[in-house]
Amino acid sequence: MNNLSTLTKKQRDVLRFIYNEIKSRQLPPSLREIAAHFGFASVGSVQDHLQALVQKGFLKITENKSRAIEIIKKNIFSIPLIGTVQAGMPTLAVENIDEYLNLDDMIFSGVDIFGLRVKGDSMVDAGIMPHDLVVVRSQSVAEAGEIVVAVSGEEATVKYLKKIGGKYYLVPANPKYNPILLTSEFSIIGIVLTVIRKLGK
Amino acid sequence: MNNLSTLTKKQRDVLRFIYNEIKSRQLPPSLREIAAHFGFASVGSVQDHLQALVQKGFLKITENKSRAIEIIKKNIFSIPLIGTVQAGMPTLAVENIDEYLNLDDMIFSGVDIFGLRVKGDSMVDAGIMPHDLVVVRSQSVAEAGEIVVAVSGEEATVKYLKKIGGKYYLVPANPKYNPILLTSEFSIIGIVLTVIRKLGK
DNA sequence: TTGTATACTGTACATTTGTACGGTAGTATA
DNA sequence: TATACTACCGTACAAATGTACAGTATACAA
Repeated sequence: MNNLSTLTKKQRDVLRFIYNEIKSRQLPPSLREIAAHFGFASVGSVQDHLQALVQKGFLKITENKSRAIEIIKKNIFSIPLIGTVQAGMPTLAVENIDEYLNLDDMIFSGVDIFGLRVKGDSMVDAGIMPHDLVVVRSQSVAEAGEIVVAVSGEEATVKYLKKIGGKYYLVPANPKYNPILLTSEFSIIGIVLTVIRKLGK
Repeated sequence: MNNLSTLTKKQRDVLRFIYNEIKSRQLPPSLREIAAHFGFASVGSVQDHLQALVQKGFLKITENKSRAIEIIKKNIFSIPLIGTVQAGMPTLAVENIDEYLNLDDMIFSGVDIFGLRVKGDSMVDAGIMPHDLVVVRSQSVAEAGEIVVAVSGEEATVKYLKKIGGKYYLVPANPKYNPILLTSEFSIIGIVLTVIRKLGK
């Protein structure tokens, strides 16, 4: 699967510029606008970069149409939405993606973001209900107090990370369940940034 | 404040087409593409419509730039975000808007959508926490079981609508609070479609 | 060494596109 | 009746834009 690392720095800059223009002005740039932004004296330079970006699968350009530069989001921009929290993380990234959730900000920040469908009621007291969608930022460390996604084997769960008596625990926000001591068999894969729930028709 | 009713049907159609093109293809249409879509034999027809849409405040067009048609969203597309639920609805729509929340879908459906910042803990058991953002569809009727926004005087609250013994009640999802009989002093102004909570930095 | 990718300059040309006119017709409003 | 707005057609032109081709230079891998 494509990712930004196959691009040179310059190509990434050009892609970022195109992306920003589309986002902020709702209007893809013309070749000469791109050239002007980077200080190129020639449109040929832009042509080269665009050709590379097309070839590497990041752009689609329609012939003979002004500004018809399309960013192929699947390869870079989208947040893979995993079916349920149960899905084991190691396999998630590649196969279990069944939907795409677009969060257009924080894209070129370099961080990895993904969505997760919550299963189970272990976090209801924190307002995270079954079937809610949580947006998760991938990171292997977290601070006490944050809501984290932790994986053990094939199982992933959403819990509070808390420090009790010098030790770290995964704490459910539901008195029905007990805190779990954070051992080496768990790995924290990210923290919850946003909770989204759809109710209406 | 502008709204779609100041437009003729044709102008609305043109605006909708432009909007859809931008949304679906990320590329505003050229004049001739618009003409082709509507079967106009002349670009002059398109010029007339665009001129009207600009004059009425729905579009902004940059001169001498291809496809530089910008939709002025404030006037049509955005969801006004009200500061807190406490704000009385009658005044909300005009003055108390302090932010705009973009939900790009369901725009031309004609329904009115707005965002509301939740204050208070009366719905925590339904996973709606203080400071959550709820997206509300304006409607004056609702069905039992739905989460509604009800206004009484200057006060607005989010509650379950339930039918108990033939009568309707506004029911908090928190045992700390009691159900409220739905009398004529309340009016239901909408139902909650989505709950959004931002956690991460 | 040869080939290939990157990263540019420069020029010429065809197409796309926006713009500026002028004209016709229907309808609603003053 | 006059005026204005809507809703089209048609034409001509200049500017914006995409495209094609040729060239230079560097770095890196086969």
